[in-house]
Amino acid sequence: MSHSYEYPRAALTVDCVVFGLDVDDLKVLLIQRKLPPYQHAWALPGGFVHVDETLDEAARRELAEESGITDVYLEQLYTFGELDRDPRERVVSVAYYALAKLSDHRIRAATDAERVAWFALDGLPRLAFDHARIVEKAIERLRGKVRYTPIGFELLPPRFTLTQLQRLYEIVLMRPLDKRNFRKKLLSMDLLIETDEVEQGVRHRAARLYRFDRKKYEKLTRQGFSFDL
Amino acid sequence: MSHSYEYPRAALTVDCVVFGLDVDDLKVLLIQRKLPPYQHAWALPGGFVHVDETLDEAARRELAEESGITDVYLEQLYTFGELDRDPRERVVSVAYYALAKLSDHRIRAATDAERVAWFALDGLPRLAFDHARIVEKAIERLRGKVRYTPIGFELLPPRFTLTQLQRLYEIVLMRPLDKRNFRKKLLSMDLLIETDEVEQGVRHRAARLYRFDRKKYEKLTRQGFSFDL
DNA sequence: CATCTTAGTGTAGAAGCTACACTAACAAGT
DNA sequence: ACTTGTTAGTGTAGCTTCTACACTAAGATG
Repeated sequence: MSHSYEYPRAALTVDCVVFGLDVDDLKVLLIQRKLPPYQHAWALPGGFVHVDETLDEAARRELAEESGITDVYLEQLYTFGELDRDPRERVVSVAYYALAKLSDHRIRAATDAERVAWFALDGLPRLAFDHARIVEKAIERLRGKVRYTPIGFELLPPRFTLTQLQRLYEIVLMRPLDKRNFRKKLLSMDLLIETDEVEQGVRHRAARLYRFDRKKYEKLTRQGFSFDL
Repeated sequence: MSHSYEYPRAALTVDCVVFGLDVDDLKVLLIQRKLPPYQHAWALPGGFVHVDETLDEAARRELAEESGITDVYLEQLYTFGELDRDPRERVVSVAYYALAKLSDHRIRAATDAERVAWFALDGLPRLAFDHARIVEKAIERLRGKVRYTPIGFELLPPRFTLTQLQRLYEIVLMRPLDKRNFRKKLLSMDLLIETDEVEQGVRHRAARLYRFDRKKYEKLTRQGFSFDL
């Protein structure tokens, strides 16, 4: 079936930068393209927006289809509309970024992907299209946003140690933080709930596990509080 | 002439939220629609993206065509892709926001606009489409961004008094600021150049005029400095 | 019981933030 | 020339927050 319009139209796609936190670096999920253009090149998961789905829906659908990832924190990043982004025709792409708990996801290649894999940020392969730029922008955004919203918790399991949390910030912000000052600051916000559990399976003193109190955060936010690392 | 595609495609538009600073409030530029849908309703300037222009180009073109405004600070805001935004068909809109120096622009209605006018933020008429939401989002962004980038200067003439600058921040942030503390802070950043001129035509002691040192700001930024009000 | 590794804790000095009020300059009107 | 009205321009003290920094305690392992 064919659809015609009076004026030519750009094709509309979504692309997702999925971040995952590994032991000591931040990773990005890439797929290897099965089809041209950029056949066999690594690229961001993404694809065409259907005419009957919203942009957010399209992003989640493509993520699930191409990599098997679901239930992530997902947020729109930026829309890329340069003329020559895609060699085939004019394609405008709405980019998203997502934060996933690495351990949660058994990734698997599907549809247009030959393979799927996590890559450390400082070891990315050459990417298809303008995807390198999109990743750049996503990192910038994550770095900015992590400081004034509690978005970072999306990268950790529901229960985490303060050391894990500190590590997360050190990795994202790319600078060391002082242990005592970090703990003081976070605990003083009063948004972490101390659980009665400790981490398991470590061969040293086990650290206490905490949860992030999202309810309280939302309440305080409505009262004008603002998270600030 | 007609263009056909294998799958149906959303139409792509841009919409612009243009802010201008008036004596004591922030204004938004609106146009009154000449044509249906929402005929005669007030709406954001905007329109369809041509297949051979980038999104930024489309935004500037529409702004110029519909309101006569050129040479403004323009930045992409967010892309709106709900299914029922437009009663005619699926339309995805890339929203921009712009900062204009009110005095600079002789606005004029053209093309699809019956009229063009500035409206105070707290006196907006009912808007066409989901434009009220877009304006909301733009305000949020402006409020956030004004604090950690020197974007506010885009709303002032090239030479301004410290009182004008303070007024700007008070208006955007919607809270009073302390005169002495404000001046101390801004001058201590060392990004304002004191000119040898003073304001004209006031019937009281004239205040000194300053310029924003963009060059220096960019240099400091590269060295890791970050503007913070 | 010795060893290894990370958890968990306090303080002093520096820097930055807040609150606050008066004099100086200039223009306009008498 | 002087009075009036209006805004410009300026410093400080107290409080809060940030920074830098090192040792003991807990628990696991052999």
